[in-house]
Amino acid sequence: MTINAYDESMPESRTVPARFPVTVDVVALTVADDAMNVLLITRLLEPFRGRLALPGGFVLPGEDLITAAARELAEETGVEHVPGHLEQLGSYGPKGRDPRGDVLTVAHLLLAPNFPVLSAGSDAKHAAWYPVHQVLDGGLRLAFDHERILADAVERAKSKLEYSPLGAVFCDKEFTVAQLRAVYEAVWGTRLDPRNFHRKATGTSGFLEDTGRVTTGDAGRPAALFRLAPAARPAPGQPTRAVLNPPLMRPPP
Amino acid sequence: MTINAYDESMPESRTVPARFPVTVDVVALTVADDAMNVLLITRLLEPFRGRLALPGGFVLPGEDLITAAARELAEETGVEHVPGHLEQLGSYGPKGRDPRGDVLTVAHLLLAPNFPVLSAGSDAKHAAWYPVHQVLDGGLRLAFDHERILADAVERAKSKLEYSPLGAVFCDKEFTVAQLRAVYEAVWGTRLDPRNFHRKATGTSGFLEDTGRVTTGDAGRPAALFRLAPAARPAPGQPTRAVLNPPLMRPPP
DNA sequence: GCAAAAGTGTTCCTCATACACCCATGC
DNA sequence: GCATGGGTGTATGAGGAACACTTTTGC
Repeated sequence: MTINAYDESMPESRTVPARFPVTVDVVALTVADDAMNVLLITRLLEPFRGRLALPGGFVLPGEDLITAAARELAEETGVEHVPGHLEQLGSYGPKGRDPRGDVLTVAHLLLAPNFPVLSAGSDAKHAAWYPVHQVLDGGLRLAFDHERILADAVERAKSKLEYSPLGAVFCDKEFTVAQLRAVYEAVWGTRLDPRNFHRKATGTSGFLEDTGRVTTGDAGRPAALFRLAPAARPAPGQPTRAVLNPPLMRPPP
Repeated sequence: MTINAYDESMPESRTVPARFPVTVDVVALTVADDAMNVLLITRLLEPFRGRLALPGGFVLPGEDLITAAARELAEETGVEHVPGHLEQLGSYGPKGRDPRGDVLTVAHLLLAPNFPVLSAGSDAKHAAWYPVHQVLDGGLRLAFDHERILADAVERAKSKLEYSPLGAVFCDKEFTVAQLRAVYEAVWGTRLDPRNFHRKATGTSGFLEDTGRVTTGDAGRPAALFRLAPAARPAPGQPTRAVLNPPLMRPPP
């Protein structure tokens, strides 16, 4: 553990600066059953014992925030590598969000395809996917201020789809235009014209890359399979470039 | 000071969680002399003694982040109230950004009209405005990772102008369309057609409100004075609504 | 053949761009 | 008058919205 020298030399103040426990929380979003889902764990200890909460935990000394978020996600879901796009969402606190005292949390946003989580029972915490609307509209209450963090995360996800290629990170490695459209419809809660969406998605240079393969076995004409173009692939934890120019507009409610 | 109970009861871990000093930094941006300027202080103590740095300081127990940012801004510049729009930018660290140890900082972004800062000499720190390009393009080096934070803040400011009414917070209470346009030109580093900008700005409902008064004394025809419409006025610290729909597009470089 | 989904073409309309032109002041 | 900046009108073109139509599969 790194020893800080603040207790001896204080440049900004004459008193010793306060120290706070710092946690990272991860809002993992995916699209399943035509709806946005969020990964939640069941708390087994106080406070908020029995309540659902976002996965997360304390930052360790000598650790970066994004690293801590990836580590906590791995520990609580069993995934070995970050399965999608992980970025920082924002910080909350430290005042008044934990009954035990001042705790600062740095929330992160993970956009990923529907990945299987650790089976319940193999660990102290049950992790599972829940439809987002059950939390934000239904009466499902979360621990701490996690409902507010989730609401902010959902709003961020919605706006990200407009100007960044991140809609594709909800899909598998290879996907059809219809599957990609289903993601946008689920996240925005609207219907999009299949024909216009197809033209916009395939016509945006640097967004989709044709694999040459097609689907088979489904009803109707086979669909071409695409993957995210290399230029649009998000670097881990780093800012996403806006390749959708002009943006894919979200229709007004 | 609030006493945390983590040392006795540890729900997420068997060891005592690490505690970190947490600072808030403020990237105060304004437009002056047709360029974006940033408020910097001169460090009088180690580390980085003599270097320029963003204003900021330690979060106090029982304090919120946005409150701490406003307090530090007030302490280091002498302004009594927040002179513009203040929002959270993002968190950095805690690893490897302070030679003395792990310090987490939560950076904030202030967009404000050019306000006078505390005169040097009356306080331990000199605060003054510096052109942003002197830091990002010129060789002016900042303390800690403040150059990176400034770069992120500038990028955020640029994109904010596209879809939010925040360009107006760089202006005074009442301003002309030409003054507003000068803000956009300074932030984006481009020239905008005065006629088309005028139509777009005045034609966007819920953005500008005509005061009925006009300028006088300048060369040319008097210009109408506007203020930011109530619907577009940003709530302190809270998300800004996108009233510019479709957005004011930033022309390609 | 028929249903279903993929994909293309076409029309209409909004809006960004470019720029000609007029308006109201200082000098 | 003339220069200067404020503000309006208008033609052009790119692109979004809506939808008719063709293509290719499963049954």
